[in-house]
Formats: sequence, C-alpha cells, structure tokens
Amino acid sequence: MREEEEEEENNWFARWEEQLPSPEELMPLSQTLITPELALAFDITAAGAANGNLNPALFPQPPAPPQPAACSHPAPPLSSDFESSASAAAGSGGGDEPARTLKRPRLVWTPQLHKRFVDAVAHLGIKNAVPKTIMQLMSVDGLTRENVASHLQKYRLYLKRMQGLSTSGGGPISAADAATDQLFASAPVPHQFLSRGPAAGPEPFLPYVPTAALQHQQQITAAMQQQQHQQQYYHQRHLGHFGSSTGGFDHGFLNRGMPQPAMHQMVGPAPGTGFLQLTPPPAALSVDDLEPARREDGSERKVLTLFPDR
DNA sequence: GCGCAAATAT
DNA sequence: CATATTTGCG
Repeated sequence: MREEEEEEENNWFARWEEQLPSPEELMPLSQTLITPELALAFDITAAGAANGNLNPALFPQPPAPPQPAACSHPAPPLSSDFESSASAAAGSGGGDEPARTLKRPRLVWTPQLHKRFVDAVAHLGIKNAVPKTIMQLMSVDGLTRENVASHLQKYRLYLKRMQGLSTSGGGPISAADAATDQLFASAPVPHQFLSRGPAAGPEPFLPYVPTAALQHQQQITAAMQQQQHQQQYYHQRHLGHFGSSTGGFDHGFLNRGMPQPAMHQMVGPAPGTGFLQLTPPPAALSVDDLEPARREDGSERKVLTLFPDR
C-alpha cells in the first residue's frame, strides 16, 4: 500500500517544482532574523542593517511570487500554509484533495537550511527557541513544527555532546564530533549555545519579543528539487572495506543545483523516492559571518572553534 | 505545546 | 547504515 502513497506525494510536490523560481532569485527575507530589540540596541534601523548588504529597503520584496498559482500565497507561518496551498492548488481535475492527511516526503536538511535553523535559534535565544517559534522565524514554507522539533531534538543532543566533551576533558574534540554529525558540523555553532552553566542567560540582548519579528515575516520561497538523490540515500558506505574512504563525504552536500535553466521536469525514476529539499534564501543574516573562525592565521581548516574560551 | 527516549520508516 | 519522522510519556 505504500506504493499508492508514493504516487500521492509525487503529485504533491509536483506543484512545488513549479513554485520554485530559483535559489538566486528568491531571498525576500533578510532582517527578519534581526530581533527588534537587537536593532534598537544598536540603534540601527532598516537602512543600517549592519553590513549594509542587507538593506530591506533595497530588497525588492517579492510582490509577485514567480508562481501565480494559488498554491503560493503569502502563507502565514502561523497556520499550515501547506494545507491551504494544497487545497487551493488542488482541484486540477482531480481528485487529490486530501492533502490534509497526506504524508510529505522526508525533508532533507541541507546545510543551508540548517544554517537558517541555527540562526533562527541563535537570534531567538535559548529561551524562545521552541519548535513553533523557530519554525515561524524561519518562515520556510513547507516546514512544519514537527520537522523543526525533530531537528531541534537532534541538535540539542549534538550540542550536549559537544559541551560535555569540551568541559570534562579539554582534550581534542571537534574532529571526532565533526565526523559524527556532518550536518551539524556544517554550520557554525553560536557561542551563545554553549552554555555550560545550568542557567543560560549569557545574551545581553534578545530578551524576548518574538511576535514583533514575526509580524514582518514573509513567506520565504522554498525550493525543492528531486534529483537522483534517491540513490544517494541508499549510498550506504560499503563498510567492511577501507582505503577508499578518503573523502567519504559523498554526501550530497549542497544540492542546490538549481541553475538558471528552468526547472526541468523532475523524473521520478524510482517510485517512492521523493525527497523534499528546502532551500532558503542565501542572504538571510547580515551577521551570519560573525563566526570567530580565523583565530589562527594559517589554519583554514574547517575545524570548529566552539570551545568555551571563557 | 514542549522535551526526551525509543521505535519506526525510508 | 544514516537520517528523519513518529510515538509514548511526563
């Protein structure tokens, strides 16, 4: 019976494919991640968006989504944009109304998406970093609370591991950890996250006020693409053999292979292999580069410097 | 609704 | 096998 479901989900994101314009083209959101409190603290307004490369004023707000289709309306993150979009878009002669209970394909957490996740949590503060809020802040259509909750759970475990290792031993870490969790390792971990004390409140700003930030939330165009991934996730490393594990990172990193060429029809090579890949706008954060990184001059290794210096 | 551990699915 | 989703409990 699973097969039937596959078909359903197939057409399900079939519309999505149309909806996605292009990773480069979409990047409506920018200062959305900057909490008003923070902005006020710095006395910066829209124009003073830190780097200046993120000028909301300059930002051509996507007045008209690439897809006129009813499926992509401003979708308030508060409600399930999914259902509404589905129901609205449905009706193609059809027969697929029950988008309400449809199970969507597995979400592929790309480094980009995870980055956005981390940024959202970072700017929200541990205090308000709850699935629902995070989801809203991310404003990624198609992203559900469950998705975030699940990911958040894993992420917390990841941080916990980091924390434990860094505090108790003091020995080398990152290496092993990075190797363990590729996804999490791909994104920088905000210093704020590494709260070794029971009480976490290191952040000078960001007391709260999620709603303010959310008021301006706009639907971030999410892109999904289904490529030959299917084989990728089957890509189980052939263990039992060594030597060829040089890179080992055959993982489909950045799959944002969404070049200018119009999206070609996705071929459903293998039924039942539907992957959902959300690609949030690249810009997003103005201070996304606040990463300490260059602590050393020569070492440009991808080693994460997440040790609690203080 | 949130968090977590375990089970389950792909 | 890795990863994401779902389930059960507090």
